[in-house]
Amino acid sequence: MEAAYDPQKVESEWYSRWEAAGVFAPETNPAGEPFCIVIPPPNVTGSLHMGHALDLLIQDVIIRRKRMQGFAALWLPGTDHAGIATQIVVERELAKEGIDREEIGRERFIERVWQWKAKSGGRITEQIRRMGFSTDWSRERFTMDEGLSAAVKKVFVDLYHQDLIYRGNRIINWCPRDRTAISDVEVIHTDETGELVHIRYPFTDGEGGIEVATTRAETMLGDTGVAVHPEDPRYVGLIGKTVTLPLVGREIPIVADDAVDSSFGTGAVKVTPAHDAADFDIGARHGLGSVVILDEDGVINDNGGRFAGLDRFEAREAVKTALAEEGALVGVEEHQHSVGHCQRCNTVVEPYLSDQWFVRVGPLVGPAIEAVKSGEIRFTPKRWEKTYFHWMENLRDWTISRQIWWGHRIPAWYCDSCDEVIVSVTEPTVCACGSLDLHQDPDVLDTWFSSGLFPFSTLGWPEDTDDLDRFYPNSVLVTGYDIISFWVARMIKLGLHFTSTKPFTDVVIHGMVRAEDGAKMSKSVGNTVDPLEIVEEHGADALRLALIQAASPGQDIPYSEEWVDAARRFGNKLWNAVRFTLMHVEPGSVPASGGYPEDPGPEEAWVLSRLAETVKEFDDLLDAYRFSDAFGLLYTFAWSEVFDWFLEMAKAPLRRGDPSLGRTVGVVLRDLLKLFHPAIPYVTEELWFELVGEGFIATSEWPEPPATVSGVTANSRLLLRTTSIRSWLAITLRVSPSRMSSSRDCAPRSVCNRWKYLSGSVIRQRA
RNA sequence: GGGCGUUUAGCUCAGGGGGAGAGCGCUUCCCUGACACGGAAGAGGCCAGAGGUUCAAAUCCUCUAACGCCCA
Repeated sequence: MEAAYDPQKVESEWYSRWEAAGVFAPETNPAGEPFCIVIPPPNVTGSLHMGHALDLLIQDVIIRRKRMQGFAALWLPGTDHAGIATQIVVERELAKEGIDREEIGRERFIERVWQWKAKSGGRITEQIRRMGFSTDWSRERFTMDEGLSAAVKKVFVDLYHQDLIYRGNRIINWCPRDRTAISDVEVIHTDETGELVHIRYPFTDGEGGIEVATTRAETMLGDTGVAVHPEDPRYVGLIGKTVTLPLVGREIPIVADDAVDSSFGTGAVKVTPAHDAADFDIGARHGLGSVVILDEDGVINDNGGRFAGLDRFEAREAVKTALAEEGALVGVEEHQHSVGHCQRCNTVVEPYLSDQWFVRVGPLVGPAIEAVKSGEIRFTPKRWEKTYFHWMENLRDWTISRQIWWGHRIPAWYCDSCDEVIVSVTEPTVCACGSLDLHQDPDVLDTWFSSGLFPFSTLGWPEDTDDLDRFYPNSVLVTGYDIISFWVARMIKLGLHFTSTKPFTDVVIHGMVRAEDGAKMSKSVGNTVDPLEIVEEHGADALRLALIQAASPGQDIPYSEEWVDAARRFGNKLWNAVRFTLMHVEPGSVPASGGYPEDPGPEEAWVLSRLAETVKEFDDLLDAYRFSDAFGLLYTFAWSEVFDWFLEMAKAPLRRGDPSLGRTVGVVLRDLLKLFHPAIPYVTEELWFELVGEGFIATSEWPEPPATVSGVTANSRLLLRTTSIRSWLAITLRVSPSRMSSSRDCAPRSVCNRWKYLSGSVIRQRA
């Protein structure tokens, strides 16, 4: 063995050997109890970022340990088709060739997307391999696969016939750049300084007028009313009057509505039902009608009169100017407010009235809340349940249609001769009215609609497959808290509804990996850290150990290269501990399991008792998903007790040739490798190869050292030996024997420091 | 406005009723036969503040402050 550990050399070969040997498939433990994690599917256009690294690392640590514990452990990988993101990528490619997607048409465009996927869609899965993540690639799934698409169709059609999916003309979030509707959770709200524009709307029947305030002045072109609170003394007398809309000339009524907040602005609000969700509701209650003033690109349409053709932000300025000229502009004040942006392209989202498909979430929410309240599904840490409940209780219907081509096309057909809408898994050929002129809805479904089915669709649902039977419900779902609303909530709702059982038992929530200064990592800020670059530099094991030691339940982690460096040095330490061991035991001679001494000497008894205690504590912590604590404990045990004390204590006897002690050193090191393996699979597999020489540590048995000697007994026996050597050498120990034996668990520390001193320094001099 | 989180060693953070911890940094010594990617010895903290519960509070409760996140 080399004196220094080189991660690049060690990490180059093992993954392909694991994969070739099929060690990641549950068939490794055919008789084992099933244990299943389905990956929260990463975006196929994406590349691995620190958030993925942490999320998948936690899953890998869980699954690798379960595999070693004899479970039929399945970690099912896959990606989602990322409708909007992928479409943008391919459109950009086409643009380079001077092609517009409309030119080549839908079918050829989708062919191009598949071509792109075949060529570039594998990047993230390669990166997952490089990190050492032990997913079962033989079961890899993609949301656009045939099977998963069938599941999507069935879910849509069933929900439609259960009246849980409907088509409606509603206010949705519209991204003018992506030219599609998006759902509430895909809108990011940021606080911005804007303007509150005060406008006076004159009464139609004479003098005076009413003053309203708005942050989006251009929307006044679409106003169909003014609303005030019914009990607002300032306005009670005006209810029922009409005003004439400046610039437009439309006569619109003043109505009273409880939804109006009298304390905001002037207490009178302009009502634009086509461009504001609250206004839409007010408009509906008072029959105000709606006027859409924007087209799909966010440009004023013909309803905007002379402002037609202006972009919405240009129109905002133009409208203000025109109002000022007309004398209707009362004033403009600075105003802090929250502005919605498209999650993908950061464009300001426009509330927009349009025909879309929706999931009626109300009836699905109750069981989803109950499953968590009853403890059937458990969140770790528990406090995230509050977030989940709050989210669930305030849900609005889910907008699932997207005005793009790449995705699951909505299985709905419209008759050109009558009003019939046919929703069906198979393509209909004739309408009930006899007409053959049917056309399919051009829209596709939200990517999350298919991701939400991942826990069961990937296992074969709706077919009754063996995998579905064995591995559903899943055991654990691991995800960041930022994504609870995206998939945890939807997976639970859809899982309960369609499979009549919970999709998983444990939901493990982790934090975000942040930049070193604690700021959010973001591409636009340019403070992201590429995990693959870190892997190049320090090795996957180092990044993994650093992240898992920092992964305190549900807390954010500021990324620090120092931690990675410390983790890499631990790898070197482990490497050298094995190198030392191999100077005293034959390479490849350590048994794959067992081999604990029948009649341990004092040092052996002590280290074994500590090992047994550590394994117990370590297991308890991992069972509670306390990864940081678990690996912190193990790290300290390995370095401060095994390396610093036990190996030092063992040196002198080993030099004299103590075969039992040699075997025990090998066995203890072997168990340490096993315990560390879920976090640092590469170096432990390499060292296993040196020490044991056969099989894979990845499929070895999880250590169960015998608690044959109690810690107290072991300590006192060790103490006895120390004490006798002390008297032999007539050396005064600084620590009194009474204190050593009476203290709870720290006897080894004092004793071992002494022992190390005696065996290491003094005896060496005499020998 | 509502909810959640954070405040502990110089820095970054664990811990969570009875010993105040880790990594990095710092001081002194050591290239000793696993490892200088190392070893030994050490310095350094009224655990944000104020009340309370308790035999006992960094830890539980209440309030306050600062910072951050989520939702309206």
